[in-house]
Amino acid sequence: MTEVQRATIQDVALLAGLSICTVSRALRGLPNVSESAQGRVAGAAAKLGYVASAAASRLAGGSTRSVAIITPTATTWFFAHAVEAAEQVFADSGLDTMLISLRNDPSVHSRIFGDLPGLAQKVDGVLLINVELTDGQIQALAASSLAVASVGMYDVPWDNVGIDNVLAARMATGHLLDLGHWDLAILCDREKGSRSVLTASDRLRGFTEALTDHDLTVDADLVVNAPSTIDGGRQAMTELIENRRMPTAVFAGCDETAFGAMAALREHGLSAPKNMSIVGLDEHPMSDFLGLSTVQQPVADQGAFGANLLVDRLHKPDSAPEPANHLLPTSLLARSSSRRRR
Amino acid sequence: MTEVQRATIQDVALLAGLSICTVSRALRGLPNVSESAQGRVAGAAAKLGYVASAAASRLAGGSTRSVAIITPTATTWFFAHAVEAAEQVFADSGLDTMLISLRNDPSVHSRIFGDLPGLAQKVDGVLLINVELTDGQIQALAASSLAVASVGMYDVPWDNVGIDNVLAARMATGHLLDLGHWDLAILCDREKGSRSVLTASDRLRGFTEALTDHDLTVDADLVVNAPSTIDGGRQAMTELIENRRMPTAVFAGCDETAFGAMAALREHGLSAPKNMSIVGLDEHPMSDFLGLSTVQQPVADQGAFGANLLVDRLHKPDSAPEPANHLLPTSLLARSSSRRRR
DNA sequence: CTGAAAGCGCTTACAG
DNA sequence: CTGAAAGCGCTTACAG
Repeated sequence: MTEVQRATIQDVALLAGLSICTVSRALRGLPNVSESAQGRVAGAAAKLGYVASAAASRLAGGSTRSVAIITPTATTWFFAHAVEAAEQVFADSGLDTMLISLRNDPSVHSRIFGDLPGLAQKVDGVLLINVELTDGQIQALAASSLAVASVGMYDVPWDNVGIDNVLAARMATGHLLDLGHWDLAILCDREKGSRSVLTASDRLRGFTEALTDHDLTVDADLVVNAPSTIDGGRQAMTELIENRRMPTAVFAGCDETAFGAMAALREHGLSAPKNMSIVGLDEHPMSDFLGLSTVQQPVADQGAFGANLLVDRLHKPDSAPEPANHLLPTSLLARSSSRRRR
Repeated sequence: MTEVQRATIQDVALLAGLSICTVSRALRGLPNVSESAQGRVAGAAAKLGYVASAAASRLAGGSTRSVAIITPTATTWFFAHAVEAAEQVFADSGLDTMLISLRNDPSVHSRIFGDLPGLAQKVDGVLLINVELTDGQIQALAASSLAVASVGMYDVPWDNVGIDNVLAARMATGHLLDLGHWDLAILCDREKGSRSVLTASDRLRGFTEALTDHDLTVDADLVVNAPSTIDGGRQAMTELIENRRMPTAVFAGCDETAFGAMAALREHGLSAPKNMSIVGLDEHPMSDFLGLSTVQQPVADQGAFGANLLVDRLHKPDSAPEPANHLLPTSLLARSSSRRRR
């Protein structure tokens, strides 16, 4: 259990019979290193189990070999899975992952985005997951030394991956319309007004478009704000039942919201699809059991895809192809929570 | 959007009219700094928005101002909530959080615990959540320069917080016994043989003790291994129904396992409590909706408590009181998934 | 292709 | 109580 001294670049240089700067270059794959030097350095480093000191290389202007995942929350189904999938990609790429959960706390948000130089001092890049940003914050991030990629964001000057939320919502709503429903409600989270995250807005838009296609209009009374949690869904459905009016079908913005809605129905002596058809969006592992019709979206895939986008940018910072937006596919899963209107 | 140069300790020293080493001491609250110096430094630092360079202070032998959370997974209910609660405590203490999910991957596990000096180079301390460790790994960790605290671990030479799993399991099992059941099964994860995590073993022990108290014995055929996930519970219940035999009641090691068990019952045309009473352990947000009887355990509280334990150790590394083990309370919540034996 | 030198921004003994 | 000096382990120009 003797505290073994870590090998330094000096040790590697000594063993390889070269100077530390040649070693440094060789290790980082920089040009102007002979084959022989390259080989000797690699051998010496391997033999000593050398790993560069993150602190030293960072201080000297190099990289931190770490990235940050910034997420609105780490607890709900979507975010927990996206975060873990991204962390796996980073770990496999030799990057450490710093976790920053905004927790819906504006003070945390501004602490982070108000001190980008501070963040840049700790990590080489950030993966943003559905983070609401002002135009100023977007520009500041893009102008910073940080590499950036994101999941589920809109119109951002960096690589992004997500799903087509308008389409997904149209699929869910279309499913209800196909079953003969025409009096529809939507339970959906509401963005605080940022342009960078339009998940909920797009789902509302898809809902609206689907209705319009059928020459129907949206009843404002049936558009209920619902945080994307079980409790959010429960409260929204309760609001609908007690203070608005009952539609024959409802599209819940995400499966957890749908679960809460089903719970509220039960609390009022009602159930789906008997008194109301329900369709969600996610394909949460409980949805099958609960018979929830839903639109499946890839979750771990989005997290991993986003992480890879960031890793790629980190590896080739100069050769910058245009930032791209990637959309992953979704699909409808009809189950027992929705049925033909009687 | 000009790239503002961060203030360095030099800037603060200049503004305060002191040397950088006095500034360094003052900033870190070290002794031998006059009141006046203390004040001038604080003022200058505040005025410049000075934050010490993590890399530089780390390299010079100081702290990293960051900690790691090591968890078996970041996706299941318990771990996701414990991780987020801990991250919040760390963030509020000015510490950065590195997330390391072991993902049930032995190679990740050995990569981490096989290179403690590497870890210690990046963080000041680690919070372990139900991490299976060998005696050698426990000793190596304790002997390392890392501060350590944990959640849900056993017989470890550092501060820990958890629940009394034997008691919790006795409560769950006792509830079924009180309802007149005497033919009981248990669906529970099985530890890989480590002494550091006995969550499942203790739950099995509590189950066994409760039966023994009633002069009953455990039927080995009714002890089914079940990973703590929905799918794990589904498979375990399917195994029970198809290849073992049907008891009148079952204790599921955690709520997600219970959900899966309920799903498997349904797939076989059965349901709880009609064909079988079920009780879980957790109090997952879906449990109420599904009518699952369960034993509630605090989750965010355990994560936050563990994080505070680590923060305390970090703040006073010398004055080392004996490592303590804290147990948080649990309570029974009887719902409709369990009923009196007919 | 390779190396000597300076410097990144701190902390740690060591003097005073 | 305070400061000058050395050094942590790298990377970055700059010479050769």
